[in-house]
Amino acid sequence: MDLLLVEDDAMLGQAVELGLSERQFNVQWVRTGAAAISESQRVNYDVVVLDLGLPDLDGSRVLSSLRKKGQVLPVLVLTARDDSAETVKLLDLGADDYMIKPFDMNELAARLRALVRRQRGYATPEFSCGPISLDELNFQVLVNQQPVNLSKREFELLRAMMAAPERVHSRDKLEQIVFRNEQQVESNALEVHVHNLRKKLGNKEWIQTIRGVGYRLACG
Amino acid sequence: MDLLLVEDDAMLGQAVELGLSERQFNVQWVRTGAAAISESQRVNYDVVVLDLGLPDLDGSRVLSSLRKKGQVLPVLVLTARDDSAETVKLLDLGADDYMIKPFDMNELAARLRALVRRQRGYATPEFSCGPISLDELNFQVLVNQQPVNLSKREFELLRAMMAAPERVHSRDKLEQIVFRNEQQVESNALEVHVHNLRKKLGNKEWIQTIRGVGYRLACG
DNA sequence: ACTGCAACTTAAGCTTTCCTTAAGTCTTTA
DNA sequence: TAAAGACTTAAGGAAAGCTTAAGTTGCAGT
Repeated sequence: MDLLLVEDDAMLGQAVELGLSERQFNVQWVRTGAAAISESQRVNYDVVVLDLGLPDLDGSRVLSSLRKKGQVLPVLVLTARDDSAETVKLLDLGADDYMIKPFDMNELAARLRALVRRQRGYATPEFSCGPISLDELNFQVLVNQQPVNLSKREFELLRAMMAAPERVHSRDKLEQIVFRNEQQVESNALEVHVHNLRKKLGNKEWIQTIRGVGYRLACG
Repeated sequence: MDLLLVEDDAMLGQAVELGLSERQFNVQWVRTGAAAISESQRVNYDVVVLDLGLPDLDGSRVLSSLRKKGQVLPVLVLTARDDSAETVKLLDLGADDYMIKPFDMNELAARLRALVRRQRGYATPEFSCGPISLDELNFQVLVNQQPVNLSKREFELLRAMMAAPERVHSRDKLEQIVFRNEQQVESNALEVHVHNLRKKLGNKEWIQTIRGVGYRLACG
């Protein structure tokens, strides 16, 4: 799987390159937006990881250049916690996914594989965890083959956790994901969504609470 | 592994430099906050050890300067026993770990390695000691492959001891770690936590009491 | 634009878990 | 064997999370 990594920070770049190589991605790493654009014209990549805050070009310029070729190349954006305005702009511009730094390498790899599979039009469920499977493309969740109707927030919550099951997802991170740029929520909205999600999934054990920290998805 | 040590005290600096060098870290030692900032821009370090109480800049200034580049460089703060307010501030600002002076060099090295591994997104860093393994990132403890549910205090206690097994941890130090900045405890809370921890681990021998001094973790 | 429905947020009260304290017991050491 | 230190247990209270319900928002269909 050919991947183009656009990252100016040496340390992070190295970490991502190594981490993804170990996970069977064929990584090409460039440091600048300009290089990304020319590189993407030279080779047909399966997917792009684009860090915001490049020195030469801003992310949206890079993204629209990538898109200009008429390509439907999936792009995942790496973003700092407080870059939400820029992130939203990029998603509007057609980025396919994003992750907030610092992130978990397994989760990044899972999401990238999902993007590529989606791109190739496979119908297979993209994430699964025990009896739960989540089809990102069709916005559908099955539990034991039975469809379950989730709202948007519930879906995003589950999706975030299914990208890395068995791991703890901090309240903080989940709030970032679920509420994106919307005004900071200082209430228990997250808890309410978790509650509703548990109810709809039909098994309260699957989403474990790590007191003072966050939640973990643990199924079978 | 490239490490930036920010320490103004000559004696302590020398000790840390030597201790970490012996343990395969490549140490660069600077004495001032200003030097730390410029040095971190010159070279890409894997991790930073930052002492509070620098003569020129306060720790939080240094830390936010380090972070400003959007770097996710892990930072461990060295702190005096009575600096808890400042310590909390730094952790809020994004420091990744801290240790109270005086500290044990093996433990410092263990924590630094864990930070770097975590940063690189490898399999989550684990401390292990005999049949006990502790996954710091996922707040999970296994004893003989079986998960054990610990409260936050119990977890911190075990974590502190597992960073340096077979070594005596003074009551004093453990209290600092477990109770952080919270109002000084003048009772036997530590003993109660140790007791509960022993019970949950299922083997009372693993945490040995060193009468008049503290505790030692000794497993297999 | 209006209406109705679904989803979302907020707030309040409830439940659970956890922490500290304190008192009594046991163990070690001088 | 007395004194000091450590252990055990239980109770009260605090913190975190859960649940429910009401009010608001936003969207779809008319």
